[in-house]
Amino acid sequence: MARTVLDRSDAVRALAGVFRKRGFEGASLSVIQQEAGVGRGSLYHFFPEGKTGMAAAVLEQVSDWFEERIFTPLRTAHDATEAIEAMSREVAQYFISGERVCLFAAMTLGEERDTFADSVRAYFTDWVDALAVALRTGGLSPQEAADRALDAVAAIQGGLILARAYGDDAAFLGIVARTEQHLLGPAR
Amino acid sequence: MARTVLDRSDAVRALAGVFRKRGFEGASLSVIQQEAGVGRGSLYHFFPEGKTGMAAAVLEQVSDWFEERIFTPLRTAHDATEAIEAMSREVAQYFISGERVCLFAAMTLGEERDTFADSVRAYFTDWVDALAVALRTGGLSPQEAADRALDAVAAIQGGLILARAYGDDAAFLGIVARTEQHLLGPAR
DNA sequence: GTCTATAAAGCGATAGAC
DNA sequence: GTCTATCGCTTTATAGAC
Repeated sequence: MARTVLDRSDAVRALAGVFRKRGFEGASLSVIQQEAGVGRGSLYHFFPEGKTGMAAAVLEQVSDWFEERIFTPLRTAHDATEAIEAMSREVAQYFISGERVCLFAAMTLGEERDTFADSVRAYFTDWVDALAVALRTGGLSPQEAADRALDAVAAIQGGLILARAYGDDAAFLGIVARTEQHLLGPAR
Repeated sequence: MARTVLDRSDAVRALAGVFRKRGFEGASLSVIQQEAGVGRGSLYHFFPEGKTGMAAAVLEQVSDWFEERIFTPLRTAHDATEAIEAMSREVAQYFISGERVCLFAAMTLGEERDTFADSVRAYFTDWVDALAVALRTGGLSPQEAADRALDAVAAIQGGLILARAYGDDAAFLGIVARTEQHLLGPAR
């Protein structure tokens, strides 16, 4: 009988995959046990708050990833164009290799909506605000930067829905590419 | 004891509200019974296929609504500008008065993804294609029309996610307005 | 067409051995 | 830190009276 000893971050990584694939309510403890290869005992040892704690840990890990790879680079960029191109690249790769699911967006539907409402709002405002900072660095007015940032995040999120609906990434990649062009386009 | 006799379309309407508010898996039979005011007996009388049949009926009703109010007008428009303005108006009103949820988009997440994959794909391709027809009528090239149509549907869907995340409609309405401007903008 | 009672299965969570 | 057995509850679905 195989018996593997994990640490918490291994468990979080495995959980993220299951939640993305099955959704929060679709990922039952039995399913998690099988697909993530983490037993009930370990799960409740690492996450005493139960399934809600598991979701919170996964969301926090996603949030940290975006903060490090997307938001901070956007906020601190000297070259706005380069930072925005990097965002497109990173985001496309991240979502395509992650079942085309944004877990924060998924949390705006379903039962645990209220539980995670604050962190969901923070994720999206952080993204939009960081992108707006980069656009202002690139010479756009505050209003134009805020509008384009909001539109871009919406386009990416909507693109993910279409990617799942169509069962392929072509439409999503086209949307990301044109969104980048729109972000980098001349001020009006 | 109040006892109300309904027909099937009354039940479908009531179900749609519950599914939008609680999600498919969040809407348990007990919840549906209470919030929709339709008893278990009636539910299984109208929908012998059970909960899956209830969801299918709701999706079909939504699909019919879009076909009549959005897709057909776009396809048959003589004045493309007018048809696109009408789409913006109708769509904004529809989603704001419907918990900011697109049930077809919701079906791209969760357990019953596969069950409704075909009708979900059809909904989005019908929308994108109908919008592209209107844009070609308005003088755009087929490629430009297809791209703008796809971007617009993605923007609206992403806008709904942001509306739910922010808990208000301002961002969504801004996105819809700017999407309309982009659709009506000059050919490049 | 609607009601209530109930069956069978699955759920999240816990206890206690190892 | 991991395991298994089990509790108590809810789930979808059905049966049968009205």
